[in-house]
Amino acid sequence: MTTPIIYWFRQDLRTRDLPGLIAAAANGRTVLPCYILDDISPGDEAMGSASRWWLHHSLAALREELAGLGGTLVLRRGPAAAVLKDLVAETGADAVYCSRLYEPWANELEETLHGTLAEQGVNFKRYPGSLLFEPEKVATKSGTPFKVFTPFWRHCRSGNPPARPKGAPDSATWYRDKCNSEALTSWQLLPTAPDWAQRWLDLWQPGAEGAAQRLTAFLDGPVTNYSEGRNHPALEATTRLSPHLHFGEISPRTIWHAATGLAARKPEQDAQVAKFLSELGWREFSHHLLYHFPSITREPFKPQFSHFPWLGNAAALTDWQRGKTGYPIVDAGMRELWQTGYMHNRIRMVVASFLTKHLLVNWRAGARWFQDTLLDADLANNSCGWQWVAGSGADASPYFRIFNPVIQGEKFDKDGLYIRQWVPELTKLPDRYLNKPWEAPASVLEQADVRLGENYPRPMVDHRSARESALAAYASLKEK
DNA sequence: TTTTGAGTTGTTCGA
DNA sequence: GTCGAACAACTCAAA
Repeated sequence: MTTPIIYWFRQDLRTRDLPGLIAAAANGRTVLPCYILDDISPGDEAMGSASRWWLHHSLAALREELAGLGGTLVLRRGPAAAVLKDLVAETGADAVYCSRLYEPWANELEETLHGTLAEQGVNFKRYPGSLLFEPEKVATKSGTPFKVFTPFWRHCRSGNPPARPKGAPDSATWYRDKCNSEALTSWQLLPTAPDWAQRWLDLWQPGAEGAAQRLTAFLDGPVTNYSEGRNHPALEATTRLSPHLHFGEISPRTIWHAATGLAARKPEQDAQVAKFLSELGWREFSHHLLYHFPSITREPFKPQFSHFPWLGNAAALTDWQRGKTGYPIVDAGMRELWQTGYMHNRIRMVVASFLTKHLLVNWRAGARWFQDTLLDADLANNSCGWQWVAGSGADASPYFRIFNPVIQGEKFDKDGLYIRQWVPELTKLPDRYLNKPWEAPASVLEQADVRLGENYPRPMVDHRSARESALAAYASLKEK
């Protein structure tokens, strides 16, 4: 048997269109596929519980996918550098290939590995594959990173398109010698007591197959009305590809080419497809920003925001997390998140605006909560999304743009389907009062079995005065 | 170097 | 009920 190459799976749990895996399998080389559960190296950026649930099922799917090609996925646990060192020693591998990550901790780890593996005489190679464009290759005419989305995306779209996606390696030779693998179940990635994810497999199919089905289903239908449909949380009008993308079960260029291909066949859908692609563009933008400005996960992108007078109110944060703010659209979103590991994009903006502007809680507290509870928790998207809403980010929302949670609910959940699904105690309240139960006459509340302050909270802040406080807080930045 | 045009997702107010 | 303007400058990117 020839000297093996280790293919180290990370956030790229697929076998198709994976440049590093294709390179490893080329020239008849023997490939040893492995995944390392590393809770040490990421530091504070360790995976949340929802993400671990997804990881379990995604690894199971990847294992099947590899088995179909004839390969056996090796599972190991520990700090990646040490585990790889051992694996190299055990198997005599002379190279480790992987897909590049863009998180600061991952970048540092890759630098370290490059050195330590070289000392063992092992060639460490990183390949692109998780983004459409490499951050080093996208720059303004003066050579600096873009800080505004529109010119960034215009630039990306006007250059060479990303390469066409490739398939799985067609003639890989897989490592066959004995190589111990830990049992996936021994990692205890799934919740047990209680099993809060009991019904999540009805909602999600982690793995490349599930990802491909989501994409197909979207391009077969909802894309035709994407620009409008995407605003309505009760509709199945978005792709829900975000967790699949985060774990790399589908490559962004697969999505790009499927979407542009559709627009080429059906020119009347060009505008909708462009809108959809621009969302992929925001993912791209966030990852590029994180690469160029690694402090974006902790520090406000706009430095003047480091003086922002956040309140740091722990009780308010808890009420928000539990979906007990008294604003139905906010509570619906927070409960959807808690119960399904997901929240509709528009509602993410509404709840984030509420936390940072109505409650004046630092966006980092919200970002931490999302990171722990979202299936699609992604450091780049999450950090940039929160900073955008808070107003401190690149190309951020202007400070006076404060979402009115009542209007947002009335506009985008007209029939109250979303609120009634997630806030069942308000089910019987008529549409007219569904977004503002505190304005309902006593008789209406009684008839709907709503007892404010008992079975549904009164609004924890008054919108008008909260708005004024937020504007005053932002105004105070200018004085400093 | 200077200038110019432009910038995800909203709300409120007054006519 | 509907509509347009104001909100407040500021920074970015390209010419």
